[in-house]
Amino acid sequence: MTTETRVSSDTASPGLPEEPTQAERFGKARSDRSSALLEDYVELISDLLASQGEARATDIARRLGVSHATAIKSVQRLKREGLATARPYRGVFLTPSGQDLAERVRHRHRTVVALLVAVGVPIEAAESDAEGMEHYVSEPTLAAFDAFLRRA
Amino acid sequence: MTTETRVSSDTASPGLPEEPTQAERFGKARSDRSSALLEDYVELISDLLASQGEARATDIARRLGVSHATAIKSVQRLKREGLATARPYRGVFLTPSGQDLAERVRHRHRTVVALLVAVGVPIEAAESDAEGMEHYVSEPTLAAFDAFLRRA
DNA sequence: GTAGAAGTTTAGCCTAAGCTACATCTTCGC
DNA sequence: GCGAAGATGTAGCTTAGGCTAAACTTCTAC
Repeated sequence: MTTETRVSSDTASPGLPEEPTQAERFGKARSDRSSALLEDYVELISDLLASQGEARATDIARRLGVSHATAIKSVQRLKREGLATARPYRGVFLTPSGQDLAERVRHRHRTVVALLVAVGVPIEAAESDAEGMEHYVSEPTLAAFDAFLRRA
Repeated sequence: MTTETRVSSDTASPGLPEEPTQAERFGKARSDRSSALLEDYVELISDLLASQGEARATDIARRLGVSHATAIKSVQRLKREGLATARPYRGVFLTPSGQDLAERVRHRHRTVVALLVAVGVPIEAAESDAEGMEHYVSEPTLAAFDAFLRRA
């Protein structure tokens, strides 16, 4: 997605509570939303490579619950973004930056689940909700989660 | 590589961790993702109605940081889903089910922010991340958050 | 009471992410 | 080593959610 910073002229109006900030927050949420899919794919491919030794399109599709055509199309986007490589009829592999992303995503996922459990969320709900929530957890928030878990 | 343990029909295999469940989790995240936008709009419209007495397309667009055309298109989707009503060149209003949704979303938003702050997330990060995260918080998780906050 | 400004809607285009149906390649059985 | 089955890839359609540009309605100032 184009990052298109369309902030341009920002309001200097002093009286209004916090109008521009809200737009920025929504903008961040929107852009996070567009990277969420990529992150899911990268994490899953990394898992498959670790456990199966290879990541095939059909395996990815089955695990994600989508058609294989959709999985393939998404892998193409991953390639475009420089996160993965794939040669026809061979499996999918991660580039260094893809591996890096996978590692960060995996850590974040684990941390989010652990935090949810720590505040009393049942494990199944924690796993399930974390799948969506994790993509919106920023660095400061993640750091706070880690700190809380160390403390708890 | 000949090992290819084709799982085919499921669940009976005891060794495998959890393959079918993962697809369900992703499916849930996908469907949450599609309602996230609607929820944001409904919450914002409710805010505007409360503070301004009316919700105009341009106000919505400005607060969300999108073009007014996009806002109008989304409002049309809201109407299709039975959450809002709008007569041409008049403002947007919520149906009873829209108001109901707005109330639930608002409560969930406040709870998520409060929980984040309670575990040590800085307020700005909490506000910002909650905007994205809240849409993935299920009922059990929300209940756990409430319980934690009452305890803390 | 009308003209222009301001706000609203429509139209048309784009990309992402789903899908099904069809085409192609690999692999395995024989 | 060949043919069928199954995996992989391609094409074309759909919906959602962005955008800009142009058309239309309402409001306001004169």
